[in-house]
Amino acid sequence: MPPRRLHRDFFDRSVHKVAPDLIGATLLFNGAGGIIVEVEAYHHTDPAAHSYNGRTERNAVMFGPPGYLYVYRSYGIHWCMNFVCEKDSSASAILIRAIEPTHGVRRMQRRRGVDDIRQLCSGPGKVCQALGVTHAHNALPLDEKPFELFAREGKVSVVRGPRIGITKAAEKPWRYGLKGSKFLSKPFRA
DNA sequence: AAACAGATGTACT
DNA sequence: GTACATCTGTTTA
Repeated sequence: MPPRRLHRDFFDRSVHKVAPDLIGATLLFNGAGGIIVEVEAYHHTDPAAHSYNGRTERNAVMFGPPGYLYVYRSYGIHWCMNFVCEKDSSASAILIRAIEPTHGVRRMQRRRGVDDIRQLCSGPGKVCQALGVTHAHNALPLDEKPFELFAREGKVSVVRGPRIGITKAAEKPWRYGLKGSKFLSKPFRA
């Protein structure tokens, strides 16, 4: 049975439903990528979300339709990628935090300047560097080239816990991960 | 193993 | 000017 492609209607749901469903899915960008093992949900009612204080030039994509890419610069150095969810300008998105590399590994190693597979995509900035995603790709649709997105096959155990690296609403358990994965940015506690 | 400092762009208190 | 959804190399604060 061939893998099922994810279309933009997949994202037309609450971030808290889409986020766990993304764990185990396969994400490729120009043929490089792998299995999504860690994400974080950012709902527009969440003080930690970029959209919390309304629309700006940077976050405009979040206010558009679901199924599009939102890329922003983090700490002046890294790029981070999000999948926009929920229609009607709900301005909610999911941050892609870690991937288990399966495709285009040598290209990703070259872009990262690192050989260790475990360190290729174990963090949101690393994911973008490895896949070659930058601000130039902001607002691209997720169900067209250069993206390929496939639903997970079979069952997986999804764990959740507090988000990482944020100062606002840090206690909300909106980080989702693949249980036991060796490719997380950090292990999940208890 | 854990804490830190440095790099650096963009948004906005 | 300050904060920030980060990563890396260096130090033990």
